[in-house]
Amino acid sequence: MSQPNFKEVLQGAGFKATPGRLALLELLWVQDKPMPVPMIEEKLKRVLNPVTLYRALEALEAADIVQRVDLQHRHAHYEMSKTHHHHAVCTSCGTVENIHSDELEEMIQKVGKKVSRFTLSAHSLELFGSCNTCVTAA
Amino acid sequence: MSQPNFKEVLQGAGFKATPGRLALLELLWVQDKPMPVPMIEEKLKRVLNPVTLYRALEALEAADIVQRVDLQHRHAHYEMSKTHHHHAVCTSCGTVENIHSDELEEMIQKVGKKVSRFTLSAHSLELFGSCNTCVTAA
DNA sequence: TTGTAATTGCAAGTAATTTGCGTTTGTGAT
DNA sequence: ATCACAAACGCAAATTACTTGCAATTACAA
Repeated sequence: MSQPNFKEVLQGAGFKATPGRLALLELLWVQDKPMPVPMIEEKLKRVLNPVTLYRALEALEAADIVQRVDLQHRHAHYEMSKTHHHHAVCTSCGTVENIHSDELEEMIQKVGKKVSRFTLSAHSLELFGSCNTCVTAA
Repeated sequence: MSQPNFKEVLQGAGFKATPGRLALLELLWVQDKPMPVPMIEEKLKRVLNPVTLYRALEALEAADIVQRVDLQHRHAHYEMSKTHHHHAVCTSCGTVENIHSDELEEMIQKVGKKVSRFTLSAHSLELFGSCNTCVTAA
């Protein structure tokens, strides 16, 4: 997928296309992995103050332009909302691989339907383990 | 399953059976759902100071007596370590249902094996949606 | 009963995130 | 172009969740 026009994305959702927000979307796009908020903060400190960053993430998440991801760290991660997928996280170095499986998605929907008195609208699946590099190093 | 002898559980893992820890295990046992730390804190404030609670949770998690669960809230949740399972969380009222499916577990293992250069050791799956009560109320 | 390491609680500290508020800026209307 | 106004901004301060240092206490094995 080629890089979207972020100005249009923002305006289409009723937001102003400010330099900070454009830089944020650009950053999340090129990263293509969930990024911890403090890292985003560090990378964007020239264009966006932390408070504004938090407010932007909140607004953009509500508009489903970005997504919050919980990777069992002390801080939240965010990534662009693209096609639905999951993550394989190395618990020693923190590296993340995006993963996807249609079979798995079907199974999750099926399990969700079996839960009584419950309407499934979203789910999160994170795999935790060790990447090759860390296993070898240990 | 009937309530275990928590004193034995603690001592068996090399811990002292202190009143605070016994109360903590008792509470998590009867709750049978992931509990947010601040709520545990509130319920146990008579027997366990917050600092001690955090230290107890850390120690008991390392010994796999309790488990930390991330439910996309600002705070961690903990539950007793019993048979592996997942959760269906109502995003409006926070109610949690425990869920389990062998088929699903197999599928997750299978997907995990397909991730290159990665050894799967754990995973978390949370379903988010609305419980009947909240759908009706809305 | 007693020694000792495990556990505790207070006081203080830190990291992530939020709120209040006055100022600036993007954008649609003139 | 420029104006008007809500959206977005940034500073300062507050809050929440959680951690650390250390001296006092306590469970429990000997």
